[in-house]
Amino acid sequence: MPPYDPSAFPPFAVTVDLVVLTVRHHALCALAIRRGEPPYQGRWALPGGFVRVDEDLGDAAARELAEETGLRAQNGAHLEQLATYGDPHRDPRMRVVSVAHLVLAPDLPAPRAGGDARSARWAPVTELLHDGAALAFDHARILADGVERARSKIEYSSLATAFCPPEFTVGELRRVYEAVWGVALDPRNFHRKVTGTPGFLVPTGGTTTRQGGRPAQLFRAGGAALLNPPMLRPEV
Amino acid sequence: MPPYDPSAFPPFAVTVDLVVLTVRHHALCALAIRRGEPPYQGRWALPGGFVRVDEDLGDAAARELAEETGLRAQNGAHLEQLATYGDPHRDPRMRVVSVAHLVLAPDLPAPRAGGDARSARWAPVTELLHDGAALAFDHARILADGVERARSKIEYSSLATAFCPPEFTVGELRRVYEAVWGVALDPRNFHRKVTGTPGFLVPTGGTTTRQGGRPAQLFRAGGAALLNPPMLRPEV
DNA sequence: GCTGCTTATCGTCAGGCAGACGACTAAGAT
DNA sequence: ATCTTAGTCGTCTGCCTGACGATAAGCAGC
Repeated sequence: MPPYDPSAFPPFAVTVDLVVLTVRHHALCALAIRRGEPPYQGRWALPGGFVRVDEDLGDAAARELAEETGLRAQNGAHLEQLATYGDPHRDPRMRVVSVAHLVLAPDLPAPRAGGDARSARWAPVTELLHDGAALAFDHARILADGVERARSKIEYSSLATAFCPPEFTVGELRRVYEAVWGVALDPRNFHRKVTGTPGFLVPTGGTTTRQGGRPAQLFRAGGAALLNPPMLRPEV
Repeated sequence: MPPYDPSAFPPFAVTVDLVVLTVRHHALCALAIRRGEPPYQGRWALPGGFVRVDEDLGDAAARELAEETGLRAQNGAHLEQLATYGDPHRDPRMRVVSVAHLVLAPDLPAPRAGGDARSARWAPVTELLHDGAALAFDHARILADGVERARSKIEYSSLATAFCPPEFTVGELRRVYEAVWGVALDPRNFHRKVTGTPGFLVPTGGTTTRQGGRPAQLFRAGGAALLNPPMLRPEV
């Protein structure tokens, strides 16, 4: 079979960008990389990089994630494709189409800087999104889309557990919901809901007092992927 | 600012593929194009084409949609990005990344064939998906993802009205849900739900008997985009 | 040990919504 | 005239949620 005539279509660069979210100190945070070279030198950006010739998109995202954070997607973190951004002028140098991916990770040690980046950090998403000039390229838009995806997805799936360590308490899970949604939830109704949903949580038998107060039961994530009926996000 | 060194990244072809869904004769149907050239010559495929150099992804999808069906996205039809598919071997000729889009359209006259296609038709999605060899490339996967997106999205949004003509009855809207979900719904509970959700439907004042039986009120889609609480899909 | 503070967990109650289904309405078909 | 078809209004029951009282079991400080 003859290959395409290379002049018959325009060539694109294809990258993956990562919205890596975690919950630290009661706040939803995203991984940001300080750019070491133009354009947007010195500005914060989402981690990412070129897709390789023989690499699938999800593989490229997993590779970038490992390079930037040491996280492996199997290791508790959740990785999914978010959306693709291809405005002709989103990168001033050339035509770049970016396939953004969303990662939900438990609280991690301080990130290590990657290749061409001067530094990396966990930044509260409110800070990154409110300072309109904070993020390079169209990354504010990508981050906002990722945050919105995470906010809606923990309503009807068990993905909030991806923000938790392997074993966690109901209170810790509740604080994840509170940080991601930015609301306060009633601890008693939340406890009833999550323990009453079959397959969401399985008790490990252990307890912990690492949050202070009365000892709390420890749980692992159950097999159920979808919550039915969903967790209801309070109005406003 | 210097442009990238073109040898520093691999070039990709970027295309848009369209999952165009409609409801005809009580069945969920997708637009399929018969391929006029290799690879997969003579097989059915989703409509699509290359993204142009100066064109955003959504614009490319809208252009392809207009070329294949004459539909304009403003004109009742709904267009949204679905997902991006970039397996290195999804096209045997070269590295192609396809940004799939989902279109929900009202029942249309028979489609007209596009440029390199021998013919086009509305095919029931069950037929396209059950015959494993029916669709070219990875289009069966893309179609399945699009159908699943449509099925879940009409639960919590008012998008089912995109399958209806500008004015429609409650019964016609119910038949849309039944066709997309493949279930039977109770007409009385459905009527109570949709007419009781503020902003979902606005009566036009007219009535029609085009479905037979007692005259039914005509409605237009209201402004509300989200249904809260959602329409519940029956189990199984 | 006792007090107070923290967090966890159990229970109760009222309101809202969905599923099941009866009853009635109003057109066309035979 | 009767049947058939589809639309519309009500009723009842059970489940789930939100609001919130009450109790349990750790820790810190006195």
